[in-house]
Amino acid sequence: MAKIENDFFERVYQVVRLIPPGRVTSYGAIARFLGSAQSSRMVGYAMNSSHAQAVYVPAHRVVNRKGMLTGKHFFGGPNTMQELLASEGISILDDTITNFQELFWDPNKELMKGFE
DNA sequence: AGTCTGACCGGGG
DNA sequence: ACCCCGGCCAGAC
Repeated sequence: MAKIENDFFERVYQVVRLIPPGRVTSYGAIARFLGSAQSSRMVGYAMNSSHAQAVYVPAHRVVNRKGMLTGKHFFGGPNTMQELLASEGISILDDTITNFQELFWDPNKELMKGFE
């Protein structure tokens, strides 16, 4: 039987949970960290099922490479995602994170840095 | 079991 | 700098 850690979706969730509040990352960055740089679409698809997870997944901290809140419509309300990010001190303009580059949290850098 | 789709990305026009 | 198109992977019908 497949281990939970081996499931692609579950690995995505684990990475997303590691994103510090007030920081964001992109689907592609997570996909690359998992070894499938070309599976960025799967990361977004995994977020679609993130609501069903027992452990909370801060999916609002994941945006596309442009810093746009492409998945905002998949949250409870039309502006739920933006409000969640705003509550963490992130400023958004026109569904796009203004200082995206500064707040960008790259798992390939942050996690590998502390990796033994 | 085959087909389609998707909260994307990168490159080319 | 903007828009469009192909690719890639796993789940849903």
